[in-house]
Amino acid sequence: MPHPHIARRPKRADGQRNYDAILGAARRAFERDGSEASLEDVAASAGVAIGTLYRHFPSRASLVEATTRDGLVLLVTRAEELSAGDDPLAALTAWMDDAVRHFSTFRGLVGILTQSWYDEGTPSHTMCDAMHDSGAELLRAAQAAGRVRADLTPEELFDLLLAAAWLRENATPDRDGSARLLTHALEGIVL
Amino acid sequence: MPHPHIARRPKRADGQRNYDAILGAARRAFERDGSEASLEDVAASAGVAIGTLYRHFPSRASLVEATTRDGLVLLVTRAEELSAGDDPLAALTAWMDDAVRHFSTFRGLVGILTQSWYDEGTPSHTMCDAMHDSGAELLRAAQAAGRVRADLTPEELFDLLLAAAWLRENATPDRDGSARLLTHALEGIVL
DNA sequence: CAGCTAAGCTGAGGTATCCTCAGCTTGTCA
DNA sequence: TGACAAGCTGAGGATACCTCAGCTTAGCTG
Repeated sequence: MPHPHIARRPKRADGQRNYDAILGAARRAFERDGSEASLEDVAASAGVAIGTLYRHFPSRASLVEATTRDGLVLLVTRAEELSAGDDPLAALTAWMDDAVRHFSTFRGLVGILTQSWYDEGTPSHTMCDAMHDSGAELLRAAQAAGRVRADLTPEELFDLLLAAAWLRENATPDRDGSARLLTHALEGIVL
Repeated sequence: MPHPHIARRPKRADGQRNYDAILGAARRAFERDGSEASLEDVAASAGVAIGTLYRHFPSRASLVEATTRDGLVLLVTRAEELSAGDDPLAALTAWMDDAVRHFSTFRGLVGILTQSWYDEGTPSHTMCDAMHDSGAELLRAAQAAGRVRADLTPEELFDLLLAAAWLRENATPDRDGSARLLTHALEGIVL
């Protein structure tokens, strides 16, 4: 199995400069055009030749993932903070909220993260895994406190997370149904 | 406002033949490669020049929508059938199930239908609207029977539908969480 | 059945984006 | 200061998009 490429900060000073410039340009481009933004544009905005972009990020997915890595880390630490509180259900829902927001920072992100999710050996699979564990832990706590039905699996929780993020990503700003979706899943619809 | 193009069956016999051949080829291609399948491939499979494809379907969306129009119509009639039964809640959930299946017949479909949804004046906006009404009617009936919380709006129901379809579309066949998502939204998670 | 005409078809070609790689430039370290 | 590997460049082949000028033909009309 060829080792999956994980973009890491290069050693030489000029390499780092370019790496950062590309990442910045990519963030701006993705936020504007979604994850399908032109990579040649990104390279140009970063003031770098297209080959340099591909040197640092051999695939579109690796670039997308690099732009969101910080956010994933943040979610892990956030989970730790939240689990220190004394209301496990509130902690869980607050975290889900943050996660949904992060997973929908630009169009197309959820789809890519979902792939990383399922496909072992994707650039940010490890990171996703860590985040998965954080969420699962919050869920376990809420279940232990008897606040959440015991038969809910982490997978089901994450499906809910992904679905809500997709909804948010595809909504017009004024018409974001993700919060409602979460509420309904939590409280139920049937009387 | 330029009138939105609605692909309709052309008049001449050769035109109809080609229209149908393209539609068939497109169905096969979309099912295999998702909604981003190469239109040049589609044209080739249909035994037709690329210009002919564009003559009949001026945009990718119009082709995608044409391939699924029948299904949408089916959903409308299905709603009528179901509403004849005597269990409004069962009718609603059965219909949601069908709708989710239809909306996820190939990768990328939900996204396109969601656009048609929001953007007035899209090829199949009218059809979507009809379907929307069918679903809303089923919902109203279930609410009237006191089986569904009265504050649930049709929009929220459709968000749930879209989200579930997206989940199904993006899952590996063995890992389809859409049914669970629906169940959870219906029954709730919190104890 | 011949002739006309508009509906319909064709496919070359301009544009955009992807991604690679051979060769050049430059940071770093001794 | 010299050597060399890390890094950069950008031309170019491949693919797909979409258009449009010119050709073909279905179907009508007398």
